[in-house]
Amino acid sequence: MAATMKDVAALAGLSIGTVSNYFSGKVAVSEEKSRRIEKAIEQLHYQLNPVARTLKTNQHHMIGVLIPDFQNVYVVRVISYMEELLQSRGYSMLVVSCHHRDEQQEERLRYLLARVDGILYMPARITPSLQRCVETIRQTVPVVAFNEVVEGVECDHVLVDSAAAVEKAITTLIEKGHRKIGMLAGPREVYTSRQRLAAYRNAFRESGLALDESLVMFGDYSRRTGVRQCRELLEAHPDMTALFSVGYRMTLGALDVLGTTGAKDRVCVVGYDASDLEGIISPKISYVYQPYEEMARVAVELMLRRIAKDMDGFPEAVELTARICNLDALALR
Amino acid sequence: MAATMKDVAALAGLSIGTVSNYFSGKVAVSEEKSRRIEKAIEQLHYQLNPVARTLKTNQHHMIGVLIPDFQNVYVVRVISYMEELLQSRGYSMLVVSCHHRDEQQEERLRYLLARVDGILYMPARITPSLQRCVETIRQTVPVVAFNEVVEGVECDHVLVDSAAAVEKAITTLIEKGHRKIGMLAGPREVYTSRQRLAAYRNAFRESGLALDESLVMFGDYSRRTGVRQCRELLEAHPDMTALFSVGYRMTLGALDVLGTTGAKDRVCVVGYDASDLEGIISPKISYVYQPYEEMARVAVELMLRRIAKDMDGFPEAVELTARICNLDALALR
DNA sequence: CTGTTAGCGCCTTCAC
DNA sequence: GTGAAGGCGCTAACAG
Repeated sequence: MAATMKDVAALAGLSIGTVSNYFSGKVAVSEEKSRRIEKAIEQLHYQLNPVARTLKTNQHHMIGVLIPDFQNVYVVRVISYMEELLQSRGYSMLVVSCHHRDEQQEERLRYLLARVDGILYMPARITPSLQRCVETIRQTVPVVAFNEVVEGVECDHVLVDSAAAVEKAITTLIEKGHRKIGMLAGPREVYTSRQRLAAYRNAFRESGLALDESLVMFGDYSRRTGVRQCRELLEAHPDMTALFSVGYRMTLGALDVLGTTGAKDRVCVVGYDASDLEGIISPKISYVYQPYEEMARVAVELMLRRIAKDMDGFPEAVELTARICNLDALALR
Repeated sequence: MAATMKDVAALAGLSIGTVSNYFSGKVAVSEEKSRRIEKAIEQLHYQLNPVARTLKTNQHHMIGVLIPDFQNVYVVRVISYMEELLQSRGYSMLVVSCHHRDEQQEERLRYLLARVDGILYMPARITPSLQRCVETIRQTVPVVAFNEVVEGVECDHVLVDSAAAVEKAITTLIEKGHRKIGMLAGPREVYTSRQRLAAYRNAFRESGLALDESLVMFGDYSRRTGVRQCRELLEAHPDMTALFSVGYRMTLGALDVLGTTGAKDRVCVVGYDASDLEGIISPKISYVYQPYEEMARVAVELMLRRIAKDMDGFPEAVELTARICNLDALALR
């Protein structure tokens, strides 16, 4: 059994209240007694019990993070930074994933509710019931949604302006003479996905070109889907000259198909989050580089502000910008 | 303020003890009073306070996971499965990373100590002080080390038999006529890394071939290092025909260099954890596919057994086997 | 079966 | 500056 504050007090010949004061630092403790306390702590290897403290203060020093899955490089990069930042601020990160079972989000959120000081939430598919759930939860603990919108709920959001990046890429493609540009989109129901798709359509509209809707495929971010959709696209549009993919694993699937069908050399690829592939596949791939670290930083800072009861600007909607890399690889081949 | 058990009891016109019994299920509660309790719970949106419960029972229903970083696909795959398994068993996962700062391991372990029922630990560089730390900690909570050995400490281990996979790959290369086989190894100080390197040397010895030590490079698993080391190898050994890399990011770096120097077509590559690249780079890459899911399952099961005070076979050292894929891509080119 | 009670380890007044 | 005492919300005897 680990030592308690009582043990420390006894060993130091003091009362438990004084030892508590020593730790909190709010009430001064005399030099001499401090020494005695320190000696006792050392001897007993005493460590404050964070659970007991939480019960009393109602502060967990823990932030919950709910993500749709761990397969996604984007997610992992972001939570990695989050963990680092939180740690440096004295918080730890309780990650839970719904592992693609979107209907589990509510249960997971409620699970976190009783265990953390705030929830960083990357939404998957939103249902009315989930909306109510988030709405209820955010009345007890701050919720900061990231990467994706919880439609219809008043809570802080940190988003990436995907539209700008997508539009830039598609417009560039069009300028360089591409006309048949395939689109591997995300699921229809997800806000971010719709936003990216809207940007794709918009780029065509602005360029005064007609858009062939059969070039758009809706996916689920898996590699397998990437394979299937890309294959279908190539069959329906053998003259496709470029392909935009909004998720890393779908991009991997598409690259696989392009390679095996020999279409690789005549189809330009732009993929989200594909920086790992930079330099290792040819022809060179273009990709959208998202502000992973900034996303984490902004979300964590906002969360800590909310926890500190600073409600300035609530509900905030911060929008970060993504960079698009290797635009020069988009020439018609 | 959230409702407490007292509120529920009051609203249901019962004592708090009865409500507690209702939740624990250990003592039966009459049909009728159960109804009343359920109604009160609903009205108040009551939820058990896990913190108070922990204070009393000393069970956190939380497992700590300490990893060296999140950059590694291996790590992420394993913890993803761990999270899923733990969740299904009613536990959550508190992940902390030392973000490559090996000296932080002790602090992180101690941090977890007071907050979890057990620690799943993927060790980085071990020091004598860290050994003592782990030894102390495991007297309070079960520690299961995975992927890497905590030398000199009596604790459960779940490992991957890297030696077999490496030896198989190198032997195959030798059989197919390769003689100059570069090796991008991990850090010298790490057990797993030494084990893989030993297997590499062993394969040469068994084949009765002399080994040129200048073909071995020690790295830190980063892409940058992969680039640097691969470049050096190519300079020192322009006639190198194969390259073995023990980490995914190092492999990416190596592939980058092989591509830009044009050596790609004459150097066979075998990389750890590189399954993502299957089908998207040419020539085809061979890779070691580790038992990610099994690793997670075995470690979690062992942990739960230990938590349940089942000390059978302690200290256990489970060794899983890795598969090597695409051996056919190793022909001398 | 139900209610009462004594803590779990700590924080926080409030006297002294 | 220090100590005593009452709780934070829950569990686990125990008495009835």
